[in-house]
Amino acid sequence: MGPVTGMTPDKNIETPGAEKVAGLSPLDTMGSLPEEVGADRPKASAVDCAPADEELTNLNWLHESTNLLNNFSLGSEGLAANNPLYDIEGDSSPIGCRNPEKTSASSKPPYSFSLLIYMAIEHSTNKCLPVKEIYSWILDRFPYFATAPTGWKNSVRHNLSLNKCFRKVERSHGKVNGKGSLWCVDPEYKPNLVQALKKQPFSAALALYTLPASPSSASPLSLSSATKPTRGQSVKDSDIDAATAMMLLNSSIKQEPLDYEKPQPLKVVLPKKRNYTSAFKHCTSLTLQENDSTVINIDPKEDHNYSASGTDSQRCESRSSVSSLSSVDEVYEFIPKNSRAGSDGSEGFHSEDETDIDYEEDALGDSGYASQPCVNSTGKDLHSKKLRKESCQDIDEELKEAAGSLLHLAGIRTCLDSLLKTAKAQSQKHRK
DNA sequence: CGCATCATAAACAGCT
DNA sequence: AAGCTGTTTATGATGC
Repeated sequence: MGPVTGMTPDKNIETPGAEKVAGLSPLDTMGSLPEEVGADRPKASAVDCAPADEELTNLNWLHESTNLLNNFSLGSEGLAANNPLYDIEGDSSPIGCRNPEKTSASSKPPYSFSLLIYMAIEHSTNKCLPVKEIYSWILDRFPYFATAPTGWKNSVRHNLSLNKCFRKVERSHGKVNGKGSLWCVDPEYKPNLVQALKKQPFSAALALYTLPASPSSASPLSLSSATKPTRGQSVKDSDIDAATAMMLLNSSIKQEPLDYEKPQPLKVVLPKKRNYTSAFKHCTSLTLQENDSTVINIDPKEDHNYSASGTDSQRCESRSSVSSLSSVDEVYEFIPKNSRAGSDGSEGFHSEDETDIDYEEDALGDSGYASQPCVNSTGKDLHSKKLRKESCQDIDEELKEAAGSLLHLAGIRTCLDSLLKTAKAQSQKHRK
């Protein structure tokens, strides 16, 4: 994302005044849009950051402070001063998630349009958004665009259109909510975006951080599992991994769906895109977990592309070995299904036909924490019990590491004792 | 210097 | 007709 952070500072200076009509047009011309957006996000109350500080020393905060975190990431109603989300731009982060560049609300966000779009889409209930909502989300999160030249919308559309990471889906019930299609993140390319996101400052992850509505989905169990790529692989991929995991876990959490976000069959518009994003051009074709089992062929010829991450090798790596956190889907692999039940996200792309067998036999599940409790407790021999015990010990260690990473990222001193208590309690629970 | 990535601008067609 | 959406092309900036 090199060019992103340092892009055209001079143009920022040239940014027209706030009175520029064109820059305000998005909000002005979107009719009921702001209200719709508001429905998507709980009204941001003035987030009291102090409690967050205290709570952050305890992992329980991660899944008990629902309201806090909902406000933490979902607020948008011009509460830049109080909403930590806006601290992405500012310097008053309560938990140390400062943007090193200290960009202000009037300066350009250090994220590429691809990431902005990705964040917007991932933040949506259905993981699909019309362009207008993408505009709106970006505007809410980055007030810079409210006064920026209108060209940014063109750039957004340009990105959507040319970036393979994004795919257009038709609205199933006609175009009830206006013209245009819905845009989703192609799960095939999600790892790219995640990779790119991981390269962003920690605040990038926090920008999406919302707390799962269901505590279980954010329990240390799932957290630990989510941060655990595979058996034998260290959790220490990076601290960012943990943060990304949380972000991704979170991104699957649903709020009150908008009309267009309500669960509905989504038709993937194929084919699409041509250039930009030669992601995985060295990789073989991969099958999407789509209802229609659409197969996406990555044309090796499609090189000159936009992409959200680094080199092709990185992309391939992200696809093959960054399985730890490369997508919400993958994180979901570690979450008990009943925890997923409440989530309605990604209908467009994620198979709803996943069987329990698939889930339990999943290679990742084999090493995943969540799958452990699913093992029939008829443990036939001591060996299996021993293995399970070792597994629990591993889990404890993973919990410590994952939580430590998270807290480290947050710039908060870990409270390992508390963590251990929580972790062990969880472990005991699952042992039972 | 070449390449890749990304931003930006613009033209255009189709649709509402 | 106007505005929005989506596609496409072109160009320049930046980083490696």
